[in-house]
Amino acid sequence: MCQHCNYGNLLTTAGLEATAHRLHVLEAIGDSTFPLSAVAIHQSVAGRRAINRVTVYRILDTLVEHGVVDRISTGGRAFNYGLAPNAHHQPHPHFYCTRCGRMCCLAPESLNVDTHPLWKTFPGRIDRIEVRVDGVCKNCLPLETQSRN
Amino acid sequence: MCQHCNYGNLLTTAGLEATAHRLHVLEAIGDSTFPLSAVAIHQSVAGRRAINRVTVYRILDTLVEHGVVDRISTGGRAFNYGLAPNAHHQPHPHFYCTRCGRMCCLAPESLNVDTHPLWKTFPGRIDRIEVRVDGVCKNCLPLETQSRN
DNA sequence: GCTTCAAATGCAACTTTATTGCATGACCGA
DNA sequence: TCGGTCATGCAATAAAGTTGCATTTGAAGC
Repeated sequence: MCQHCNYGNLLTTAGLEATAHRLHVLEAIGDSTFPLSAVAIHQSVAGRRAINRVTVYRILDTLVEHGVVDRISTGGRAFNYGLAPNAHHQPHPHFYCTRCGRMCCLAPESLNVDTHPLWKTFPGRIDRIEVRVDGVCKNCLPLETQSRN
Repeated sequence: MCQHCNYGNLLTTAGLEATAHRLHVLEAIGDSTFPLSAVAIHQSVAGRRAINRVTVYRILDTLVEHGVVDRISTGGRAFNYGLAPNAHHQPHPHFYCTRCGRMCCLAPESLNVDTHPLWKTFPGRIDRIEVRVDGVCKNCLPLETQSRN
């Protein structure tokens, strides 16, 4: 739950019309402590008010394009979505459990990434850096050990 | 082109039968200086000898499972594949151009990632860390600037 | 050299996730 | 009140990967 972000402001600051659907999508993402899949976002928003899943995809695309939301790769085929770094949120790595498919946020300082050499040497334009840790979460570890025996 | 890797050895060391198709897939990946999509791998191998695209996917799955090849997320929906870190290859970040879709390898030292804090604190199991830089490559930058004007 | 068997491969079909095309609705400004 | 633009709904489509089943291939044993 982010209590610092005013989602309406985030939208208008990004030059976007703050429609009800958009607000609900942003709230679903912002109120979650971990990135969500498009399906989970759709389920969350649809629980409050009917919305077409195509609309969810369109809204997510728009929010990503305008830098309000980050589209995060998982080890699978679906993307997850989280609030993009802003004044209240630092960029941070994510952990993706290859067993249960859940993704969580890692503290920024848990993986120190020094990007200075890259900025000095890279001839193109850098837009964002995604750091993802794949493994097995602590909930799945016991099951993982079990299934190997 | 990696001249240090004996692909047949890589396969047998991983406990896999070194079939002709698997060798060709591994050669396609190992001979490339950048990660390849499944389609590109299929095209490369099919240029030498007919192979079904389902077989390419199956071989890639097997190679990933056995730690011979890395499945790398792109910003898009397709995965790219590169040799997994081994005695001759350090783990390294990748750059993905959001304009042309090409991915290239970055020098390990261009992005220093300090994972010590994570290893100390993370309660689950860490299998791999993927670092991807998204942006616009130097070839696309002029076009990108043009299309904005 | 033949037989057997298990794994690899081919093929058609399917699934998952996301996207597109077109129509309609909603809202705002004149 | 009307017109226009953007947002949204719906059906259909596309891209990428997976599954089920049959066949092929290659190695081992006799």
